[in-house]
Amino acid sequence: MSLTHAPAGAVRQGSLRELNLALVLGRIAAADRPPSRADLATATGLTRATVSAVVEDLLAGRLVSESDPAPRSGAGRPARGLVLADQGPAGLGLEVNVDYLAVCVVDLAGQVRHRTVHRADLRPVAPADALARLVEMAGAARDDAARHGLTLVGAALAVPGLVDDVGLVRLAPNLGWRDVPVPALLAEHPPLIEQVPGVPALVVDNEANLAALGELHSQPPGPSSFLHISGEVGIGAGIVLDGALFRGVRGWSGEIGHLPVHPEGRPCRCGGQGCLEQYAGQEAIVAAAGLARAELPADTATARLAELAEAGDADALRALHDAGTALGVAVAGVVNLLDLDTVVLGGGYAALAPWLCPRVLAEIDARVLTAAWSPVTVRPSTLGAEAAAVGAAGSVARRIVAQPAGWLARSD
Amino acid sequence: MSLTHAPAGAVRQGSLRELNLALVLGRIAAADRPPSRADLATATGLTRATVSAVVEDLLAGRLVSESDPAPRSGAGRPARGLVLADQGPAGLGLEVNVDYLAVCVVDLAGQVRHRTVHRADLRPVAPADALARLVEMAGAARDDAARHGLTLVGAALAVPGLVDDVGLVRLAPNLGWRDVPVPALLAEHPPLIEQVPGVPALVVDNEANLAALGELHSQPPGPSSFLHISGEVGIGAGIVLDGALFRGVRGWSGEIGHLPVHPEGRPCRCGGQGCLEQYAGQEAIVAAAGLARAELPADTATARLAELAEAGDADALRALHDAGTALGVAVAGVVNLLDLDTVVLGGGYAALAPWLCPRVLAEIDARVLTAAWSPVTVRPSTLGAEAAAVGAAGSVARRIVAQPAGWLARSD
DNA sequence: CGCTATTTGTTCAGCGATTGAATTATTTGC
DNA sequence: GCAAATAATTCAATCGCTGAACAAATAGCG
Repeated sequence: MSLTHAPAGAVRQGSLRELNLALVLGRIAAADRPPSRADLATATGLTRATVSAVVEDLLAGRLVSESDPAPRSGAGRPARGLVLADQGPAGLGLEVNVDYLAVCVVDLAGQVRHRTVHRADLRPVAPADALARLVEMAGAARDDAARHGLTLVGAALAVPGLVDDVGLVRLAPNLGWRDVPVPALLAEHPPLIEQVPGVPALVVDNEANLAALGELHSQPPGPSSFLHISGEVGIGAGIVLDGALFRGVRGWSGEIGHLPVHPEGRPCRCGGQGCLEQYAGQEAIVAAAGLARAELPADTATARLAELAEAGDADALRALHDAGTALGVAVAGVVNLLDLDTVVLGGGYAALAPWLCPRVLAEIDARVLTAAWSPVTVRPSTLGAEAAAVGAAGSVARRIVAQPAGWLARSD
Repeated sequence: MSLTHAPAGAVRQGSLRELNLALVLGRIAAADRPPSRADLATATGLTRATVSAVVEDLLAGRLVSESDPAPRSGAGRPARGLVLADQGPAGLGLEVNVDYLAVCVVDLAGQVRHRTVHRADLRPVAPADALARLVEMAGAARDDAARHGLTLVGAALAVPGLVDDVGLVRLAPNLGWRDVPVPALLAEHPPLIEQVPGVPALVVDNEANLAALGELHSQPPGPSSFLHISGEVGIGAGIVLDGALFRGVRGWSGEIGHLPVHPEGRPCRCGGQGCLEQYAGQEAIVAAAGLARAELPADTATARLAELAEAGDADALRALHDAGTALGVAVAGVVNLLDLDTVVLGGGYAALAPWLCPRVLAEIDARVLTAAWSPVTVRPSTLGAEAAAVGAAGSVARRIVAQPAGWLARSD
């Protein structure tokens, strides 16, 4: 599911237009102020004649619209600014997590146009029932989106587990799912989206991966390569390299929670020993801080920890210190291996970042050979708790921007 | 320095031909037997007319030649097979390592057409002098190549250290180099290569990276994503993802030697503690096996170890067992993180693979969550000791195959 | 030996997309 | 009110792919 638009096969006459449509639309999306056709011509290297023709196609397909004349200095005919349309195709994002369901709609510009969160403990709920509730929420989202002139062209579902390349959820340990055929279960409900060539109707992916994508496309634009760590009960990482999510050979990359930080340490449920999850996972931190797991609903554990740390509770501070150190050891290894310069702490870690970041940075400084030449940034995620749902919806919307030809062929 | 050929900027009329030249030439290079024009048409999806036109360009530019009619069954006009030319452009590979200098020439088909190795301890030699010797060897290689009808169109130099994006060797600890401006030093010698648009005259890169590229393009073709580990005094890794080398944000990826395997263990010269290098580096293994470093030239240490292990020496076997375990812990972490299914042991590890591989595999099986569904392969490198030089030369030759337009524009 | 079926490769008119120059449109500054 | 400047469009020319027809070369078969 890469978002790069390299022509894999033959380059025919028509591919030329497809590529230039994507090129121009991508520029409009990336610009920080509405560009004119002339701006686009100089930015892309195409001639103004070609840009005009391409833009005409985009306008006809309602992917972009002309904004009011941008304030400009100097003489000459005023430019007409081009912006991504606030009506037209949009992406549907879905998320099933341990303690909530989330649905959102993101438009071409990356704006969240609809968001619904339903808090509940999903562990006792059968997968089919959880998905049925999600579909119900999505139906309401679709209707709301339609009222704003938005058409859903694809959906992406985030789950906290390992997902097959056909959407089979192999294992979501903290949710209690195993071998759940999500596409088949969703196919039993009436379709919510309008099929568009080149856009898959449904993508199922790991929650950490999609949260990383959300971070990638958040405003203001950050770096194009980074490590995004989702610290929930398990610890997952999304690896973004050169603006594209790296999924690994089978799509199971990012299992940072099982990086060994004490090879002869505590046994882990993965079968190994001393995995990071045993020292920096949510349950490990809560236990180390002396909080009884039973008295805390899953979704308030990190909030409670943050409260205690804020108040100066010694146990909580020590627990966070130790967790941050373990996390730092693992992250330092990753940075050494991949040479990334940005690490984003997301999920449950975002709220704990004030106490974790310094420890992570300290371990990086001590262990990363190249940190002396160029420093590594460690910061909390900018998106909220439902980052994965936003990232999921955004990944669909992004696909339209990256491959507008499919939508244009459809809406003619 | 990616080898993918995505049109980054504007797609003009001519880009179309450039892309199809690359597409067809790439097919010819990847085919296991000389394909006909008709084969290429069906394989690429282009029409036979287009393929004929493209092939005509390639023939005129001497990038491919027609082979004797390929043996074929059935009726019909016999096909004319197309093969990569054994004359024409070629890549120059250079390597400076701790105990040898190497030079080689690789043609379009990936064949090593020339190879020279000069064994010497390079640590006491000044960088400028080492490079001067290398240039001398390269001159002879150029002359030899010219006698075979080969033209050197670019050079790549492998060094065991961190390299800047402009070719400055920031730090090569085991060689004793620091801030060596390689391109400037080489520019003082008469040029050996013929400039071709789109092909950099000189690329300086990490030895582990280039060795991984050599492995990627070795025959028979292996997987397109793998981890290649060069176990010398330091331990470097080349990460190949989807057929492209991953270099990281600044080109310093692959420092697997400083992955922490015992976070509170032995201090490392990188400033950290318990780095892999301290447990599985060449010096660590030699010391653990009870061999005095002084009595062994650097280049015979692994050979001696292999001898001892072969003979059943208990100390050597234990040292290799422990090193393999440490390596396995680190590799398991990488596999968890990146979801790779192949690990190649290269450099000094290649000779020790019979003893290391089982331990590495055991740790992977114990620690990698997904190993149960699809196994991970651990095998020694197929290339010899000078893999980096071959990979370097091959990377230049590959660039011509990936972007033939530059060469064609030149040789008209 | 000659005919047909079959496959390969080339030729050529047609067409889509980009190009570059000329033209039109619209505003600022004098 | 006019010249300069910038934006956008129009249009003939050109480049490269397409599809179909055609030429080339061989095996099989009677």
